[in-house]
Amino acid sequence: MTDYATLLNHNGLKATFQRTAILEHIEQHGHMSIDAIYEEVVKLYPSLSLATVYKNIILMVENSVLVEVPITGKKSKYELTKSDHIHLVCTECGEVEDKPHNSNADDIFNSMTQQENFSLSKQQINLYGVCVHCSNKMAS
Amino acid sequence: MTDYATLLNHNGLKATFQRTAILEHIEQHGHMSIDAIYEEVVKLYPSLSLATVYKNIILMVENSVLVEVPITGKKSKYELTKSDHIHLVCTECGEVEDKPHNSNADDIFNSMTQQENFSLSKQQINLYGVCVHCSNKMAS
DNA sequence: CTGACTGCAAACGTTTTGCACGGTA
DNA sequence: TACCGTGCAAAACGTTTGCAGTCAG
Repeated sequence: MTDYATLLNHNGLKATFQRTAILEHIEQHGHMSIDAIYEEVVKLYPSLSLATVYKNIILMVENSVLVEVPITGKKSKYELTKSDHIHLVCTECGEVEDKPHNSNADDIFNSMTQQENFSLSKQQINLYGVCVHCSNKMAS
Repeated sequence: MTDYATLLNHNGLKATFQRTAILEHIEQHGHMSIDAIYEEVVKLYPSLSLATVYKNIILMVENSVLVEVPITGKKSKYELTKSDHIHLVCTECGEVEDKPHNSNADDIFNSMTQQENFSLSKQQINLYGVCVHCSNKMAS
């Protein structure tokens, strides 16, 4: 359980309850779209405005508290900033699962980009397919 | 030089000059956003409608002629469907460069997803950083 | 010749903005 | 207390839709 207030302050942002609630929900779900965040958090704080969610997501991405995860054919989701990892994206239910990043793959990409004199700063690896739960449902 | 008319017909689409022109420009540039496609092709065919570009991009993605490349913080770009490869995305100029897909990395991702019983259908690997041209410009 | 495709303009949904008020540090 | 953040409503933007006319197969 992270201390979101400290996290926000350390990144130059005031800790409002709207922001901590947004972060709590994102951490609970792992990855959320802006709509989903609003729909969840507004249950808790009915006065919450959708514009506030937009403003805060943008701000928290700029300040490296959150990371955008763009997804083919869907709206972007957002996750807490954490160490490199891989996304398994289910094309049926839309859920995104994190997998630890493989250091072999890391080496491959590092040497590949060094050859090109491309100064690598961020990797984004999305693997699309059908998750266990959805393939089970489809079988029955 | 591909025969776009045949490509379209094989995928159940009529070969209008709007569509072949869109495909020609995408192949020339490698990766293009919808705006960029419209701006380029309308120079050639001033009667072209932006709605037509939207309709055709959607249709050609559905029919596997094109692939969407979603990019963090920017609008998606589109490329011709081709064999697996990696995208080097320059965070300065926005250009996307293709790199051949590494079979070692492929093996890693295949075994990783098999462990999870995740039936992998598509990989999307984007490496973000600064390309040679932009780092040269920044140095001077 | 016929169904598929285009261009136009209007409609739609999403995201952004400006401003007065309220809350954090 | 000063400034940053919020909520509201309106504006701006990107995308989609319906329809009448046109064209590829």
